[in-house]
Amino acid sequence: MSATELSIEDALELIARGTEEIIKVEELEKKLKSGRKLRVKAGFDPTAPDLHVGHTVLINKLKVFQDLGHEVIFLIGDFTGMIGDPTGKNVTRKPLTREDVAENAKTYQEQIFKILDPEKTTVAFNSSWMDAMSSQDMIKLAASYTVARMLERDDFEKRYKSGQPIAIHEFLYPLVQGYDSVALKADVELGGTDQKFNLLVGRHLQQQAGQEPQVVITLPLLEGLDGVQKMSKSLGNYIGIDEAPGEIFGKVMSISDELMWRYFDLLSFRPTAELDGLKQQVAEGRNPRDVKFELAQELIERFHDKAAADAALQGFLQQFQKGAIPDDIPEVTLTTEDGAMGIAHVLKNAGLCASTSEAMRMIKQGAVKLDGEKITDPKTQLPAGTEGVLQVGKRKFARIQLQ
RNA sequence: GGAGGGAUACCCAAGCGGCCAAAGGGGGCAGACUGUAAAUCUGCUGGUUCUACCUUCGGAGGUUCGAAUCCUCCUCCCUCCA
Repeated sequence: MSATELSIEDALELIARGTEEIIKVEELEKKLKSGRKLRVKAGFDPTAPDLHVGHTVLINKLKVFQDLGHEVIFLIGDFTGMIGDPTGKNVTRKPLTREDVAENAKTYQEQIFKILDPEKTTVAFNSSWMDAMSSQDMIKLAASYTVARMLERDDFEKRYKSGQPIAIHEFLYPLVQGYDSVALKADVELGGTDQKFNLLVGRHLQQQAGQEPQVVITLPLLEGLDGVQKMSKSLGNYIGIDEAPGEIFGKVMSISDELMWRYFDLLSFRPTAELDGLKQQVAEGRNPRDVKFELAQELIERFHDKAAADAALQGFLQQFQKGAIPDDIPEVTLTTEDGAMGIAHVLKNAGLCASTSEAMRMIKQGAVKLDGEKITDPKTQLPAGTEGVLQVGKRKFARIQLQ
């Protein structure tokens, strides 16, 4: 791609696609027009070592800048990680240890290079300047912002008003994040909408330091598989970029049709016109399922490769349209004590149910099948020598063998 | 420093001496319907040797035939006053 050849207008449009807010567009335009290689910063809190596609909304945007020839600075907030970002939390987040942070930061780097070009990406750690900051400078930094302004931040305000505790050190988080922009002389900073306040602090501090303030670009937070809450690992509603192709495919297929369009808008690299075309087709009667196939494949191709994407589609068609059993199911060999084993124990020992009580429930609900035959009697005993495919629900399988 | 309120299962939240494995909602899981969707309907949602038994209601003791419920101490959280 000769993205660098694009006109300023085209570049602006490309940057703006899918963003929530750009503060201020005129400043961005001016910076682009200057012809300089812009320093584009995005900070990551090294709490979650596993990136999910929600994070990639932001990383994709970094890639846009990278393709336009600008310098992308991937800032790992290893210092701030020890404070614990209070954003979006109604309680104080527990700080990470230095070891945790180092470990997570490493995994982070490995994963972002599935999207970004490592050659063109600068990785920075804010501990490299924050560790060296003296107490005096820290006090000076703290003096640059007032409590009243801090309390403007939505979550601080809510917590303050509802009597929830706010620890003093939490005020330092936005300050340090803002100071990072000063230290890096950032031209642009990207972040989720929940980061808006922190990003604006950066502008303020840069102005105080006599720098040209950074342009702030906020990006929407991607909803998780449930379509309601934001995608996050702790809520279990995420698609991890390290996940197996089959998993990604299944998860994409399980989202609602409405949510599918949201994912297309924020995750797909397809031109806007093409997306409009797909919407048109569905409106005219095309099965949305097939369009969902395309989304799933695009994502798998990005994080794995084309072959994996095709294989995932085939596997899906096999398993769910023809009712076949997937081929990569776990094999379990169990040993009976006295020549037979109760079905509930088999289910538990094969890892298909968490407890025998749960296994009993599954049987009573008609969710258990052995070689396609439904097992309805919870007291069923399987004799030694039994072999076959045991299934719980639609997705859990194991090939078992009893000895 | 003083006065009050609170801690219940994954989450929110009832219960305030026995009928409590603990209402209700959310979430989750399963079944039906489907496009492995969504929406909807139904069931389940502590453990086990499963029509019975065992362990749970912040922690430790105590009262009682019997406690999530009453008493004592402890821990943590919140509110108001200083």
